[in-house]
Amino acid sequence: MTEPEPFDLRDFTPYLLNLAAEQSSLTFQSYYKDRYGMLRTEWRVVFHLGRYGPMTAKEICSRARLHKTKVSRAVSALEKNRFLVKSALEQDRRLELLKLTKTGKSAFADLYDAARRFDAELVGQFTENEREVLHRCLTRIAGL
Amino acid sequence: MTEPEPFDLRDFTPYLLNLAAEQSSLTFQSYYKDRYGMLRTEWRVVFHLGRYGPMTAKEICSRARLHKTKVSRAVSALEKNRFLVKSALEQDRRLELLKLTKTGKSAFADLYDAARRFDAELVGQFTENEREVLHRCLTRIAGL
DNA sequence: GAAAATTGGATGCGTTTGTAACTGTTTTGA
DNA sequence: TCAAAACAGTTACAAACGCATCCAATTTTC
Repeated sequence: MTEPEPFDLRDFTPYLLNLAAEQSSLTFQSYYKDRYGMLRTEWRVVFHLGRYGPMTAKEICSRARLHKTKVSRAVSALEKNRFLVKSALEQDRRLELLKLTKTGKSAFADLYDAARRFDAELVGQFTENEREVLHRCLTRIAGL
Repeated sequence: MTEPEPFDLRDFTPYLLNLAAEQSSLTFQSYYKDRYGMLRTEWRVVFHLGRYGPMTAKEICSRARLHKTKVSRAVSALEKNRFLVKSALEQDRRLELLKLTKTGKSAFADLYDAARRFDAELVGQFTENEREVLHRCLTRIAGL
């Protein structure tokens, strides 16, 4: 027989994940939104370029699991706001190499540090073991 | 001194939470979208009405932590598609009591069961202890 | 008991998003 | 070698969202 336990929305993992994701993202959002006027996708693009160096939009798409139109628009906005520059690649003129400008690098450094501190505080309320389990479960569910 | 450990986007909990949330939601989405043409907010409204009985839009807002415009639109769509009916309350004519129709109840029963099975499978890959830790951490982060 | 404030809910508007179609470039293969 | 397929990236369009505003009903307050 199927278990007759009550099943609440709060026991539904996708729902819980959504709430937790929204809550934590919302709190961190103020960093990149208020200080740099960035949207979430823009912040992610900046993170990738800052953390892993110049790359093409395509690479960001696959690394960050973002749709190409989202990346395209984020790149346009970041370019307009002088956080990055595009440069054509000689060997394949379909590709554009994206690089952070000085402004972009400085924003990244600031946000990177803020992200690290924010994360430390967020998971600081848990024990070492809990952190480990949480990270492992999330990674698995995310399919990474 | 601050720890010099490399900090990847995959170590950033809000990011991981987002990926995990998106991934799990995406998989479950086909249930309510393909079978009943519902959007996520609509499914959540149906869940609340089916699980906790008739209530007003306001109540759904606070229980489900949804913005009132989102709920208002979801309710309109569900009403149009005959999943629920509104009925005025005599004591306060601003309020409308929302009730699932027969169709709505049947959809709920189906989806509720699917959700339960989906969740069991999702967390089934983890140990009892991991499940417990995951649930506790997510609940805490979500602020429930 | 009437004006003002509050409340539940709907709606208009601008922004963000996903889907699909499009441009221009490179690769493929007959 | 050249037409077709594949590919990087952009854009047009429609759906969905958040915010502010609006409307009608109800409380509050003086």
